[in-house]
Amino acid sequence: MRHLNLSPEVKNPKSSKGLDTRRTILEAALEIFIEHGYGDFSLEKVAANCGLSRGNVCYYYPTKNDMLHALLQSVVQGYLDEFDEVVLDQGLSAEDKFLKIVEMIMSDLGTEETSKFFPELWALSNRNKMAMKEMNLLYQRAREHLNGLLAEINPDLTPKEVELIGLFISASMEGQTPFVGNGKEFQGEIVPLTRIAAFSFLTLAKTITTKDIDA
Amino acid sequence: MRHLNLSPEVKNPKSSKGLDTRRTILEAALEIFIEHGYGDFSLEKVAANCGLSRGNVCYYYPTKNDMLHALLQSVVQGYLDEFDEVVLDQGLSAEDKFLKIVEMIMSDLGTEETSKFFPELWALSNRNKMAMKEMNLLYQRAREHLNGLLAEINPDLTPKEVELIGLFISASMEGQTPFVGNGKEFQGEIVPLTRIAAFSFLTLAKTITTKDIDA
Amino acid sequence: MRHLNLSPEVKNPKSSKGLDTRRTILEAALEIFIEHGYGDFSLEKVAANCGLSRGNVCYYYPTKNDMLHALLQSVVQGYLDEFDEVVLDQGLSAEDKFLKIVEMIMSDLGTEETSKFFPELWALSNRNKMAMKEMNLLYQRAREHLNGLLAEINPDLTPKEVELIGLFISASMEGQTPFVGNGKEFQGEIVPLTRIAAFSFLTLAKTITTKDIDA
Amino acid sequence: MRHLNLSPEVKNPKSSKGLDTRRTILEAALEIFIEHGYGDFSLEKVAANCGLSRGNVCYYYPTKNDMLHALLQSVVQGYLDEFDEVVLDQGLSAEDKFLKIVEMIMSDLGTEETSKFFPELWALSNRNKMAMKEMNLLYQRAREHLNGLLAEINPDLTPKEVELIGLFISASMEGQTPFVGNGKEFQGEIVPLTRIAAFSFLTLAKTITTKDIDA
DNA sequence: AATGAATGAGCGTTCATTCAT
DNA sequence: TATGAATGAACGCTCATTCAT
Repeated sequence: MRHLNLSPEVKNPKSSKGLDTRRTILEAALEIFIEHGYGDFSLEKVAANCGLSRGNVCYYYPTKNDMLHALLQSVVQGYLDEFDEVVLDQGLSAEDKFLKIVEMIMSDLGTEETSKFFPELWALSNRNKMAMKEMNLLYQRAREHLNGLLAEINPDLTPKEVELIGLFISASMEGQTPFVGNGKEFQGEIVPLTRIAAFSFLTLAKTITTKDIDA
Repeated sequence: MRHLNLSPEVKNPKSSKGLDTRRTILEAALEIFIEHGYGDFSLEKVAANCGLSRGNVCYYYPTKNDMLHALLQSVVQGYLDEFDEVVLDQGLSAEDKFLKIVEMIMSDLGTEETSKFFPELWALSNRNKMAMKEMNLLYQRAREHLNGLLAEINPDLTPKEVELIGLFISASMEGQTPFVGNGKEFQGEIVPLTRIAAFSFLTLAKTITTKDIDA
Repeated sequence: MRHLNLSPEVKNPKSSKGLDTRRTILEAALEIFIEHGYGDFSLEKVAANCGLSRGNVCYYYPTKNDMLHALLQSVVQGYLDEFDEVVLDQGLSAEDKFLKIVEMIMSDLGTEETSKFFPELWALSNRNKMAMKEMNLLYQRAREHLNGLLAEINPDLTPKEVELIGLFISASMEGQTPFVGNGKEFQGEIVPLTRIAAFSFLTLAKTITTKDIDA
Repeated sequence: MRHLNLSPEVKNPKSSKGLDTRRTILEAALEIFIEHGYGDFSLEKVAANCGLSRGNVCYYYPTKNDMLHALLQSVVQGYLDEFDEVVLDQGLSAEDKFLKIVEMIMSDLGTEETSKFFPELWALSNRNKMAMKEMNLLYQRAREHLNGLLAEINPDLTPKEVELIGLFISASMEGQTPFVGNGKEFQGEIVPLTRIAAFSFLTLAKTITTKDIDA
């Protein structure tokens, strides 16, 4: 997980002091969200974690959902920044770029932060429309990159097929999260698992045909 | 998701009245857990949902974690029962059994219950050791079945390789949960996605070799 | 503190089984009373402490106050038994009997049981008439013995004076409880303190005159 | 019992409004503590007794023990203030000062407030370390004053002997509490009892020698 | 921009008591 | 005689939110 990017939240910063405080609050909020989960995420804990008064926290984020919104937005934006960098990397073949993304995602989901943040996000998205919107925004953009590369790797695939295969691949990687990495049963197996994933996804992309998908 | 199986919780039922009440409570608890998530899961809501007094609910489950434990145990046991049935199904080849399990899991995770229950479980397992234990129990047993079939499908794989591939496949399927099924972005795409998964997993199982996994 | 004597509670024991159960309950109750104080004294803890069901405990002692009553009665009766033994001890002078009682009381109040039981009783007697009655019964009987000896030691004292001096002496000894003995600031000073008390009380008894008391 | 002194609790009052509220809460708390005892002392009763919301009470005293601590501290401080005044009274002989303290303490323990507060404190000190610390602080300071006067009255006593005699005298006075004063068996006998106490303590102080204490 | 004060609701838990069996 | 089941109230505590300053 990268650093927070507050840009989607604050479009017209009125003062740099306020913006600093917003960043302070969101960083504290992310820590609490990751450490305690959303179920035990409270404005009080956030305020205590950044040394501000509860009143002041509520001044910037009048409701709990407002704060959650800003938090999710800035985390998502941090990832979007990261995606763009990879794709901009010239001189790599589509296949190499694809493998680089797979490696990037697989190694990220083994970190403690990510392995705690995303399951919370998935659970949250089932109860909270705003959370679902932010989550979809993130994964849509992630799949856009994957899909572009998949179409290059296997030009025979229709756009719809590319979309489904991209979804399958993206979701498959996310699905490793609860099982590998920090504190999990398969802590330490990320490297071979990444190789299996890379082999599996590339084979899939290169060999699947329309008749394998349609009944 | 199948019905609850309370057997792991109640080994020596003292009276049928009490056992009925336990079942009533757990069914109400599962509803609340699915509808509100663990974050808004409260003994009061459970009691209200089954028309019992909060005192009586606490008589059966003295702490919230006791109730959660019983709930997770009975859900997990329900799945374990289902697994056993599939494997007992004689007259199918290893490949057919494998495909049947993939279809079973993929179609289950599209239901509303499952698509809400499991993300909560994954999130919970990061904060609650008991939840992690129950979760691991469920997935270990699920992978045992998959692994046995993988070893039959590709006898060249070592046990360790089988284990990693089984994990990858199982986790890949789980990973579809936040994206397909009830209310999700790809609601309605379970069928083609299941075919992609089946193709991908079988191809992987049949074609991967040791050199693809080890660096 | 001596063992419990249930005789004042149970005058017509219907069956020896029931009487055993009563004793079991009261012994458990005394332990809880001493360990947790009356504030955290609950029928549930008592039941758990003697392995009986809450229902059965309530069968014998329908209300919490009933159980408290039985408990206080049997503790008080245990002390009364002890007092009688000392006084029956023939062949001692009044002064020696007096000193023996002082020593007995002073050494008792250093025990953990006593140093925890009596402050609870004093506090309780301020809110609970039954507790006050039992407490008064105990101390009245204790003073009766002291007063008889005081009248022998100083025959010039009027009965009223004897009563007041006996009260003063008895209360003075009780007053050491919160300060000496198990876990207290002056743990370990009971012996010299007993000698000071003995000297002080005997000197008082022998030298005080009417004009020292009346204005 | 004197008025509460909040000074040990609030060193840097942030606002006079908050300080007023703290005093209001503690006064209500003392009333409840005295009227109901610590066993039935609840934040809800305190809040109701001073017309504040439970939430606000918890804002000032986040835990029950925090409130108890503040309450005991301010009561103890009230007594310490009183002690200092007596000792500052010039122009009195040591013996007269001693008698004045005895009279002060004996008349105080006959009041309803005191006769209910202290037994609760003694009982509490057996379960609660903070309560024991506050209690010891109070009595240590009380004995310091007594001990200074005792050493003047009988210069032959060693410091250790003075300490033990001071303890004995102080504890003896406290011990009268459950028996005299408001609502007790010897309500109304405080005056003669005070004279007996004064006579007894002075005689003790003047006549006791080392051989009476050491075996 | 920031703080402290205040509220009211909800939570997990404990408990005394009652009752059917 | 004994048990398990059930209730309803209370408790300590946390929290999201509002508001005056």
